[in-house]
Amino acid sequence: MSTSDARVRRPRTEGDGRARRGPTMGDVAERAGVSRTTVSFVLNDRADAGIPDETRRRVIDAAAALGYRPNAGARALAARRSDWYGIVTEIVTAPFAVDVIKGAQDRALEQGKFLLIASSESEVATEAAGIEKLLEQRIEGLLYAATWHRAVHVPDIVREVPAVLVNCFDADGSLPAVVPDEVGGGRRATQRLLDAGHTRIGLVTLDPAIPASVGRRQGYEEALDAAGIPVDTSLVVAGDATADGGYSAASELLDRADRPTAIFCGNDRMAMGAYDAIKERGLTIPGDVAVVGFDNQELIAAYLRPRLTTVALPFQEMGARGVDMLAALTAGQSIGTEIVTIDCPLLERSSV
Amino acid sequence: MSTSDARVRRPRTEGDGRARRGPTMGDVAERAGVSRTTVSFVLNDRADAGIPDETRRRVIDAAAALGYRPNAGARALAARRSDWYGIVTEIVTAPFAVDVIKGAQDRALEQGKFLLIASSESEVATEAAGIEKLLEQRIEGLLYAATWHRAVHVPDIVREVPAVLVNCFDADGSLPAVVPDEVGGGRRATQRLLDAGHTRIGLVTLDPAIPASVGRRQGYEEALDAAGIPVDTSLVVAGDATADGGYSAASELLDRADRPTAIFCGNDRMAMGAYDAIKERGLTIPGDVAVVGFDNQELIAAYLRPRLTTVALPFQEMGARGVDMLAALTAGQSIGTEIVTIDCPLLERSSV
DNA sequence: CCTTCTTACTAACTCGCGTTAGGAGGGAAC
DNA sequence: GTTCCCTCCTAACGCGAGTTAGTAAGAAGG
Repeated sequence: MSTSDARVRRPRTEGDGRARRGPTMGDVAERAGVSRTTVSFVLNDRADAGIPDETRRRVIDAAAALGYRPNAGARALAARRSDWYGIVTEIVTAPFAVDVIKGAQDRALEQGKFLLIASSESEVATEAAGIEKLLEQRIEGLLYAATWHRAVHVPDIVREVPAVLVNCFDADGSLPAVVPDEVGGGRRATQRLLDAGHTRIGLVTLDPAIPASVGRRQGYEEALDAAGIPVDTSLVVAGDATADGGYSAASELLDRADRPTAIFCGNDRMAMGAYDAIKERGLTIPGDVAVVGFDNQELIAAYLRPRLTTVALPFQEMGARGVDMLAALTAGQSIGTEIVTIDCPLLERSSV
Repeated sequence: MSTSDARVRRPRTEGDGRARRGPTMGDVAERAGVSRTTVSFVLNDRADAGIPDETRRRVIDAAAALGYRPNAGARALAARRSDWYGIVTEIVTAPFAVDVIKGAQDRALEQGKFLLIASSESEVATEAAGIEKLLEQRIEGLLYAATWHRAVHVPDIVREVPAVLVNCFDADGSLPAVVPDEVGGGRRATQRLLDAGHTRIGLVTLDPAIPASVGRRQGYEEALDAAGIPVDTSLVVAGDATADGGYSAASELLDRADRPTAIFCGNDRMAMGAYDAIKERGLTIPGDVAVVGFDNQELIAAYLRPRLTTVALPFQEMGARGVDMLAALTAGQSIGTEIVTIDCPLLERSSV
């Protein structure tokens, strides 16, 4: 059997074989009576190719009639440009990681990019495998998002592609990052309590070793300073970031002779515990004690009674900004290792 | 300028041009001193090609030395098989959608598939655009997941590819689906209360029009029937699925002369409200009134005090099972329009 | 009528890889 | 010394697109 005999061209007619494949540009070209190149020019809107409207219309009609859908893989191969960004994050263990994804995906779509998501559930192996998979897809850039604001050591593989860290920053300081403005958030929360007339404001802190704790506390102190109120460190107690921790810490504050009239909790979970401590003592919120949380965990903040005034972490904005930085990076702009901070807005509800 | 002059082969040496691209199979072949075909055979583990271990090793070493990474797009193009599944879901508006993704992604990875995620935030346009994008990636199958168990009308485009519905079912009944076993869950929750000795068990239902409400109530009645306890419809009150709704409904039950000693709440949010109603009356949980929820919303169930005993929706299992069905579908097996139900386990904590 | 532009298109190559048909080389059987 | 078979490997296509260089046809200018 000669070579030419062997090369049987499978006809693209209806009633083809089993595995039906979608129409290709060739099919569109044939139907429109033009070459494949022309189809490519029309569908990619290449203005410099001088395709008259009449031809353009024929091509577009043919594509529509056939239900033509471009093959992203083939396009990426030929164009040497995938239009994909990737994001690695712990999606399940962190309910708000989805907000980062949402923000990033929306912004990516605006730019004609598609966001591939790899979930790494804190398992280093899964994470590495996920990133590897993303690189096999030839993503143009990578977003590496953490579930809580901290310094991270990213795996080396991350450095093989333009990357931006979200809600975390590189321990080596060699990668650009987007993080929440914890200080501003802490200041804003405290200011809200000051505005409501409180002067004895308790603070329940998180683990003092983490950036969130440091920043929020700094904001608290800055706000007090600005108001001319001396910081009373006995009003600052440490919790363990859970509802129970908040309960204990709040109890400690409430059982003082000169108990504070307001409590700024390091996060919403602790605020939840603080609520219990306050109610248990027959005190009312915000009448006797006002409460402000941090994180805006919807399920807690919106459903506590009364609804909790809290500071929101700007996850969506961070995701979107991350994509912007990625776009700048891949466009060849050097954005260095800048760390961008995003504002944390105060959400007023009924606990102040 | 002649054609042959124009075709300048860009050398693949180091110090190449700007846009560095990763090594290809050709590079690996060259380094290993074999043909590209051989490399392909080795890397794809084609046992029928009779490649001796020595050659195999040379290829693998060369690939490792060069840091070769296959190009997924090119591979999909040549193999006419993408190894990708897609999933569309409302990721942000539903905190538990991520569990479906997690379950599906893990199972997919086990099968050597990668899961592409498109988030459709209840916006029909976004959803359609997302699915369109997935189809452009030539996914082999699609998971369509809803945030709450219900009948859905899927967009026509879904039918262009093997698809399985997750946590919802086709209103036309023409697509396979995986849904939670609401009846079993309701039965299990009620049984737990019966086992604890309760006989007057209140039920706070959800909107009676939705499958979750119907199923859970049916389970409640089945369990009572099986225990020989007549169903007292005055113990069944409707809530509005929020904490406030649970508060009102529970209050109604608690203010009866013959108040129930246990309350089965249609979901955890309502249980949260019920807690408030119970505590407000100076009653204790579970001493005076036992409570069981449904949904296992971690933030609520695990942080309420006392911690809430509830029934979990098997999101991860549904996701995994959906992938299995997709695998069967794409393997050409006809699985019809079967609707598979997955057990909802009872999670015992401290409210019973 | 012949050149020179435009305008409107296309042939042919490329991207990185899977795959099929076949070929070179060596040993065993006749 | 053929012939035959195995073992090991490769040439050459094709997947579905983007892109470059070039050409045919008509219009404009001389």
